[in-house]
Amino acid sequence: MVRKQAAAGVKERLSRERIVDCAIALADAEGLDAVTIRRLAQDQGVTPMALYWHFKDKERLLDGIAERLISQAAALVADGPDGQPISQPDQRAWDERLRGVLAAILTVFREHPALTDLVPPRILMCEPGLDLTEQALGLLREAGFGVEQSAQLAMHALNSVVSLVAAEPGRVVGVDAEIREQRLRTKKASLQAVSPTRYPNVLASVGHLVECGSETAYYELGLDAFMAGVRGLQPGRP
Amino acid sequence: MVRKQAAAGVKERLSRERIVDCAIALADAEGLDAVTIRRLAQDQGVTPMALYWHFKDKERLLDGIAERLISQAAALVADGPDGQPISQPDQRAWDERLRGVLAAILTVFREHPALTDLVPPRILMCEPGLDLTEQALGLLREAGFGVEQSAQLAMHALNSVVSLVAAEPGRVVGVDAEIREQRLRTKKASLQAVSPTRYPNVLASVGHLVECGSETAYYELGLDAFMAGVRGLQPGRP
DNA sequence: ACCTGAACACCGTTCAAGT
DNA sequence: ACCTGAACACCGTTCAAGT
Repeated sequence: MVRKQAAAGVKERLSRERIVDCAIALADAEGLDAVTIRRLAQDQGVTPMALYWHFKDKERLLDGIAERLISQAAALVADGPDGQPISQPDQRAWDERLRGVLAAILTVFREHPALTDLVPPRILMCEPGLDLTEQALGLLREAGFGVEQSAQLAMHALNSVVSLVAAEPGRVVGVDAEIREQRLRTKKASLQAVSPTRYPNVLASVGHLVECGSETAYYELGLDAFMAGVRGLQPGRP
Repeated sequence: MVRKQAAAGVKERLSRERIVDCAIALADAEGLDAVTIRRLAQDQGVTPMALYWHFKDKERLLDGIAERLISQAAALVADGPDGQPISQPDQRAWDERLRGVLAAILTVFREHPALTDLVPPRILMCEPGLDLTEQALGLLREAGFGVEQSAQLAMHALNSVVSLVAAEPGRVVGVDAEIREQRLRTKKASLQAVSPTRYPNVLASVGHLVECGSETAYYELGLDAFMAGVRGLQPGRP
């Protein structure tokens, strides 16, 4: 539950940054559907139309949210996971470096699973998104892919990362723990009621379909699968 | 523009099937946002609450739409692309067969790009979805993957197909041709205005990022990339 | 420059009532 | 069984007005 900031006495001046902060916090807590012009205004102790001075319309606000996530990912790629700017040239092979870029994006997205879908259609609309794209394209070109395949694989990479996060087994956005648990139990039970002769493999997999044993293993497999796919298609290979 | 059926004199009895038909046609023409209880009622010449007799709420209607697409895909897999039921056992290798399943799903989804996002969270909620999942799991197990990896790869396969369709370069849902063209030109122009020293690879790729030269080649690459990834991870391989 | 107030055209949904 | 009517609590957005 996000409280009215006015009631909490935290009222401050509005700004694009504060609105985006608030929207992201709200989406993290209650899902993207809760991110509403009117709700955001309420949380900031302001009239809904106040937001229209800062953003032309809701679409632009969503653009702003996406840009925030993208620039966090770009910063992580530029600085490395330790926050130290990387100065010396990266000596690793193209595939290790590409995997690093995807892993950085993944790290940011995992903190905001309700918002990941906003990103792919907007990646080319802001500078940090262009930076990320430029790096991915450069690495794929270095690997020997043509311009067209590189472009398509770069976009596909972003989509893969997004759908990994959005489809993490057991994911339910915008409901709190108890209800979430209840829903998962229900889903599990209904799957276990399936015909064992017709759906033996589904039945054997119920546990893994409905919850994520090890998140680390899950995301490693996702990245590995994408990278193996790219490597498998690399031109001039056995 | 979808016309009021009442005005067209085509008024018939309501049913779950007719409502789903109507919703799919509407989404195809104007995008998912246009699919509204009130709008559907209007198009059928009926009061909005009439729909609530057939579906408990909007969520169930969306479930119904997803199930329709899923069952079309399952039928295509079962019958083959020619519509003839496949009787003799499939002799192909597991990877060719898996690719065939994905290609069938792809074929159905490409006709309804506005609706693909509905499917992944609902694939386990209906019989045809369980059929598709069972096949994918069986083939992955046959390939030597463990239960957990098979489950995760099967779901990832579905997400890949969906995002291939949703992110097809040049895709803009729910607007007619002229406006679509205009938007693409604008987007292309803004990308071409990017710094050539900072974003050389982006600049070289503008054409491919903003429009899809050959749809066939695009989708082939997408399926190839996924299948290469799975093959690359197959246990007990060089 | 930054925000408010009233108003408009939309949503999904409930509940009682009609046939 | 199948649909209507009125009502409620929400949306995004415009436009004129305040400070």
